[in-house]
Amino acid sequence: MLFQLNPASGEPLYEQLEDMIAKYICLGALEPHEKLPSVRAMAGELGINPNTVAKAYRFLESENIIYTIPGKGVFVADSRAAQDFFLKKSLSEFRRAVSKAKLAGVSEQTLIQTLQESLKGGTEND
Amino acid sequence: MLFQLNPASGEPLYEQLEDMIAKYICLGALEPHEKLPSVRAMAGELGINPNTVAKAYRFLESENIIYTIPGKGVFVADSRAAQDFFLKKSLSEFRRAVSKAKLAGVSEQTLIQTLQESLKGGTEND
DNA sequence: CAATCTGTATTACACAGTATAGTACAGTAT
DNA sequence: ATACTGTACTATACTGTGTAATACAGATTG
Repeated sequence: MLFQLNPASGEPLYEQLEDMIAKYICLGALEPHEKLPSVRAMAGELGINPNTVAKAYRFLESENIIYTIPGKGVFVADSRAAQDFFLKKSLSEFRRAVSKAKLAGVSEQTLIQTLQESLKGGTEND
Repeated sequence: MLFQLNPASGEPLYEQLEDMIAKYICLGALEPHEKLPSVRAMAGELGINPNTVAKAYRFLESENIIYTIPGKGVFVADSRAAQDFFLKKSLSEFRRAVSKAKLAGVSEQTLIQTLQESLKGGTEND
């Protein structure tokens, strides 16, 4: 499994790590009940501080995306939680974007057209 | 003209001020060539530091939304720049949200439905 | 001309969020 | 017993944001 962050992105490292792990679970690259690297091992692999990894793990556990067995480590939970996490997060962000666009005077037609273009175009932004 | 900010929103004050002024221009509450309060007057009205107002003014001028006459003050430019500002900003954010939702596995149908609900529902988030 | 206004610039300080460094602890595996 | 696990805590540092205070050049006004 390959883990990598972008320290220059402006997004906090712990948040990048949270998203990355949840994404890997969604994509099946991390399977349910699979063991994740220990806090220290993951920190070494990413070149960041163990505390930062611990913060991400704590959050993911609070979202039921991973679970902890004391003394053993952290493990991938059912993938549904990770999927729900992105679903909830992305739809919330989507609604916010729609509201802002509405305020800016963008028409429904323009939004739907932009929506379809973005879906076909792929993941590129701007 | 009524200017007011929300210090507890998490959004930087200078950014709130930028958006507010551009919004007022779009809505016609601020008309082209109308004079804006001076840096010090605006700061007094908002209860914030003049430097924060100056930062917002500098940005708005860089976006051609306002213009400066040295020694006289800052004035509202053509409203097209303010409209373009929100259009560009909101559509860019919208595309980003669509891409993220796509990655999260949200269907086009769900997005269009959410889009229409958000448009009818108004400005509320979450 | 003199006083007052304008935006701009600079320096210093304070605060919150983020990240690191180091240490310590209890639970589990071997 | 030793080594590993996540967790917890304190201290330090950096960045972005915001404030405070001061200074300056250009324009207006009396």
